[in-house]
Amino acid sequence: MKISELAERTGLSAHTIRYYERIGLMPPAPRNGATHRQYDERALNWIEFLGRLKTTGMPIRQMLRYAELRAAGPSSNAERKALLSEHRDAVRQHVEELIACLEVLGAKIASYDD
Amino acid sequence: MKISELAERTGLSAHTIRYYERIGLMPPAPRNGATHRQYDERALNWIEFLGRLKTTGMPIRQMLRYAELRAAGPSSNAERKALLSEHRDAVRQHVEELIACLEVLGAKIASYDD
DNA sequence: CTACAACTTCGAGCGCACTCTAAGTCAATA
DNA sequence: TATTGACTTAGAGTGCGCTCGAAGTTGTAG
Repeated sequence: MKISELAERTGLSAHTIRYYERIGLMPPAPRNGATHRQYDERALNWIEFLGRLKTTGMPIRQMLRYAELRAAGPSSNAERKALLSEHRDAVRQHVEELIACLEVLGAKIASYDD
Repeated sequence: MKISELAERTGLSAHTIRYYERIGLMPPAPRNGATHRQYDERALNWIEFLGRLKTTGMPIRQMLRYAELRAAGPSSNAERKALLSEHRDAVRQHVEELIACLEVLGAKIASYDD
């Protein structure tokens, strides 16, 4: 598929997809006749996974590290797993924090009923 | 207390506290002899509450709106409550999203054990 | 009274993550 | 073949939330 279709299917803009490639988040896309980028389902899956990382607050720096490991092949599996595990711990902690804030928020909201 | 103590107790920098005042997030602090800012516990509580809003992802714009309503007095209670309720809904939704991402993350992590 | 750390204002600078513009090239359709 | 719309690059611009620096003033300890 072309970049416009990938953009539509991921919800990103074509600009952003090129930006991701530029900074190394996406592998250089193969070209249709040395010019236009051609994408497959793998690219779609990758962007969707990046989206999860982003939603969960991972900074681009760290995604970049993960992308590098991915590009390095299966020998980096252990490190990739470690990276994701650490991130998961951070996300879990953040969720706990949010839930605690929801308590406070709920109390505040209830206090307006006095 | 002076700004340095408030900074220490809130974890913000004095720079940031002045910035908050500048943009209207904090009410103008009373001065000790027309110069140095003097804070009380209420200021501390307010900053801590702002911290909850920030942790839960509220943009400064919206905090500003809330701060304005607060400054307007009790007549704004209904609107304040509505604002916080909406925010709470958004936070709850975000937590759901994070939990869904944790599932995906967990699956990915497990997949490295093959 | 002097020294000096902590305060003051104003405005510039920064890091992040895009987002957009300009100017040009290419591919598919009529 | 001509048009037209989507693609290309490089680089500048944006919005957010601080963060810092410079230059000057003030309050307190010795």
